[in-house]
Amino acid sequence: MKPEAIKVACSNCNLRELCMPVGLSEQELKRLDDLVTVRRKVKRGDTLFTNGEQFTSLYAIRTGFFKTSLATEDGRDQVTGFQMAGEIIGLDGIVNDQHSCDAVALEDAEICVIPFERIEEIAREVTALQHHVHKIMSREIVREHGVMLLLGSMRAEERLAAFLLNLVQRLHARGFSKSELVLRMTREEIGSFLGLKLETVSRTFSKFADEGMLEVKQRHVRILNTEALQSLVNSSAT
Amino acid sequence: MKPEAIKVACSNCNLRELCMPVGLSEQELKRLDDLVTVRRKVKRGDTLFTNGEQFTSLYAIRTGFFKTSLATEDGRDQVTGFQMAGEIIGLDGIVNDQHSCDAVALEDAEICVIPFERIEEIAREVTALQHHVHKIMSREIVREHGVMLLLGSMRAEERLAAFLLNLVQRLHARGFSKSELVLRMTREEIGSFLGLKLETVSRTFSKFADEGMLEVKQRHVRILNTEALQSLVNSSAT
DNA sequence: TGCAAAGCTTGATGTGCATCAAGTGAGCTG
DNA sequence: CAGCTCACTTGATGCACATCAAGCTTTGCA
Repeated sequence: MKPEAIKVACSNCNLRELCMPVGLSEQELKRLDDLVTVRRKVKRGDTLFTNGEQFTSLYAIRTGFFKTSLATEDGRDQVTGFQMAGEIIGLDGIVNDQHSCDAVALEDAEICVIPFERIEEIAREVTALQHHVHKIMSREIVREHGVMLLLGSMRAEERLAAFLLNLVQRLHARGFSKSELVLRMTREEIGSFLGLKLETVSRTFSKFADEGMLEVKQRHVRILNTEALQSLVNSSAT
Repeated sequence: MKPEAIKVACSNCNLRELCMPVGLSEQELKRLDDLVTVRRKVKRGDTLFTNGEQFTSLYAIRTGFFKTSLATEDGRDQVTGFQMAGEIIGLDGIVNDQHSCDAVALEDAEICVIPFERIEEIAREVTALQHHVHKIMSREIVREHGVMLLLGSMRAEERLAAFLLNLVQRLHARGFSKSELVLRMTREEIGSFLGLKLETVSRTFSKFADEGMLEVKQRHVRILNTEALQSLVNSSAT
């Protein structure tokens, strides 16, 4: 692992407003630069951390795409989320000082390693960072509430529609198209996340395409009718 | 609302080790006592907070039992969790300064109001509290991962078994029986939490009773065979 | 470049849970 | 304590999604 030539610094990172607090003073910004010591590259298919591994750091995704998943001894496997640039992963490890899920890169990625001890140290001095950490964790809790709603009360079409809308919305916030996206995960991984089998995911894609709501070519998806997808999500039968 | 006669103080609360950090110095303990200013009673059926309401405080449950649930305009309703004495609720409100779910008392309850600003203030000085807050939030994230696994990959029997085992385990940690419990929620609320209909919950209770694993009399449940329940949870077909 | 493996699609069939429906028991209230 | 309501149980039926299976496409490696 070669040392990075470019200086690792949050203050001039173009993703800063996604993963770090905004509106800091010059001085506070400098403190923030002490947070990240190392950048790491993770190849597609490699794990960033695994269940049971000692927790030391949170990770900010600079480039690439991850999934987090929970595997049980008896062979169950649940994808708990997909994460993209600017998002923070590893929060699950704080409670027991060890990670409780696996994080796997779905494409070659680069991440910033943020030692959690350092976060706590600086958060004591920079209240904006303290707020930020709390908000990030709360956001994750709220996100998971949404997933519980999806898994607990939606039908297959509604789940896939909600999933796609969530993805494009996040991609759009990163400057990508509102209507076109490339899926980084397999049908099986989508299915695992949505509580469906891969065949059902595939069929539902085909159905959406037949109805003119999507254009689907393997992992390339173009959304032709956002409103239709949206109204699917918002209109439960029960 | 009559003023409380007894002094509100974490330092001599018998639930402290459940909801507050342990191993504090005398001085730190005193700082903690500034956290809680008010206790509040909540009658059965009343809400502690509701979706959209301004967030100001976290709440520590002293007595009683709550559910948190997410309702959407289109009539979906998902119970996201059940909370008992010693547990903290309201974490969902931090990210947007307003609550994003409803908290309803399922039996008469008493809660400690902990202004979040005060938590942040004291956490900057008392690192044990800072750690504690982070761990509580992380624990909630991990708990929700478990629920996602349940909703995404378990069958009805597995879900109910996991639910019951989780409940008794938490009750046991509070000094109650390992094998006997009184459900504070309806079949419908259990169903909502588990992603099942109330009829399915009822049938599954009956099935467990027929098989000699449980004794069920309305909301009184006695677990006769913990191992059988456990092995149900641990043995997926797929 | 050619072959194997992985990922995806589509069809046929099966099943677990939802839905619809009716009846029972417990708890509350006038 | 009579009568109502709410929670629960149980049965009959239906459907959404899982499962099983076969063939196709893309990717990656020798």
